[in-house]
Amino acid sequence: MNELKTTFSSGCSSCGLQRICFPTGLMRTDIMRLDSIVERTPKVTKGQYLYKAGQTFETLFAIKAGAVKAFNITQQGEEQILGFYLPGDVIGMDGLQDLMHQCNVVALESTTVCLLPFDQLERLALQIPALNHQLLCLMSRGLNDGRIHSEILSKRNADQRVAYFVWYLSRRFLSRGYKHTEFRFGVLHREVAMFLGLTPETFSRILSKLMELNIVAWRRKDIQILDMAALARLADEKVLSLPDVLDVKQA
Amino acid sequence: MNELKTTFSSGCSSCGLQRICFPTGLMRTDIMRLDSIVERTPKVTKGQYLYKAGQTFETLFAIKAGAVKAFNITQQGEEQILGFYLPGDVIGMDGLQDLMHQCNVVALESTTVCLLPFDQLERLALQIPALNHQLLCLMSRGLNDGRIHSEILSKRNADQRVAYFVWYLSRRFLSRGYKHTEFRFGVLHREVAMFLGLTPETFSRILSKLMELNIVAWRRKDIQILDMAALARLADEKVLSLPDVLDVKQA
DNA sequence: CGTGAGGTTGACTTCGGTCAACGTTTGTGG
DNA sequence: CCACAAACGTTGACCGAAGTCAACCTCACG
Repeated sequence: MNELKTTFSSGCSSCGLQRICFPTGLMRTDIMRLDSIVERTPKVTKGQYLYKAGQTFETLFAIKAGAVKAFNITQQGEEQILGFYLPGDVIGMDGLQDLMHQCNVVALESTTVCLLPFDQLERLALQIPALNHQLLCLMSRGLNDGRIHSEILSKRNADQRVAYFVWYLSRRFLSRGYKHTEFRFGVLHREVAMFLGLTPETFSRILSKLMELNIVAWRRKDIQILDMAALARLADEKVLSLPDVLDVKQA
Repeated sequence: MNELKTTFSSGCSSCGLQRICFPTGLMRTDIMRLDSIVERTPKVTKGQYLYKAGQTFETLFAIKAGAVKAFNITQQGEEQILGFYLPGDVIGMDGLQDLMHQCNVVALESTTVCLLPFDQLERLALQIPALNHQLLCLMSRGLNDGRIHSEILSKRNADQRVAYFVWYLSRRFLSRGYKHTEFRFGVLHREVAMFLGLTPETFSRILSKLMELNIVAWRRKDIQILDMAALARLADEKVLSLPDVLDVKQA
């Protein structure tokens, strides 16, 4: 499909590097040095790939604006969604192990990213201990995200998965300083369903229940959380907590 | 429960550090320096913890001999198995993100590990680029393992999961130079089932089928692979490929 | 030899998948 | 700017894979 054309224009300190710069607070001079190796791409349009499985690993990608999804195609041609990434996230580390990317990443909407050429980043990190530490932390976070995803898939029922996803999404928007009770998330229901190990039909049914119960309103790309407490309760609790809406009406 | 008593005795270059030393081949002097920060524990007995969720993150653990499992307890008190680790594996990176371990790791049998105090390792890695690179690769591998686990959980049916697990286990033994068609794996069926997102009953039923079909013999802790080709086929293929044994008899 | 944890097997239930029909939105070209 | 097509989403009826519950077996170990 449409590959990412890398028409570079450099410089982008406030770019998408929150995750790398802020947590431990690099020195201003360090940030400038980091800045100097960063390559900004003009814009990635919806449907463009940041990378594909099998491609040589060369750079990490820091997302500045927009959203992307990471996915794999299974041997049977099914799409397995691995995650959605928002501004501030850094991706691409999957490729380091074999110097070859292990999954595909595609823009869900118009997206801006910064390229972090890995060999340069690695060399710089050796000179800036805090930067190196941040890199390691970033990967540790990735490990833990995977752990949580596995937990969702192996221990929660469909209701809880959907509730958890909405709740988690809200948290992510919150942590980035966006409104967290009402936001836009430009991803197909099908994709969220796949991410959660569900079918689109099941996902749709559960969204309907959540809307009927006035907990969440998710129409097309617009998501509203009407009852955060109920949502959090659903996301965490074991037994299928969502009554069939039919039952609610009967009661 | 029984915590790991760290009665240190240092020195252990050939210890459990294959994953750190060998892939890129550190210099002999570098290995000696790495060696100097490694702390070997005398022995961890079955049931002892390497670490628990919530504990302060201080060291990585390289497994020299034996086997451990990583797991979490969900809010509902269920055990979620995250993985099994064998000699050569290095674990503990989950704790880096918050300087606090995110899961529990317990010995499945008598196990020998090396402690790699992380602050020292990190400092050393800054001086030995190849070591730093290995650390990053190690984490990349962890990310990819998580990805595969998610794929198992979200895309494969019970038959495929079990087949995949046996096949994968065999590969791991092979890659460590052990016999890979006949080996011992001291883990409860219950634990493997949980790892695969199944119940012990389902796991048992599928093992019975695999034994009836003369593909795998897994009694107690002893595993034999009788038909590797069939196993690999099962592990990879989409549709439920295992006929009910009853059907086989009827045919 | 008895006990208890682990494993197996069967009968039954159920959650979520499948299939199919029908809405609804989006986007494109006449 | 409208019309139409195609992709996306929703809903219902049905089905089946795996979970649950319960009984029983067996093996390791004191």
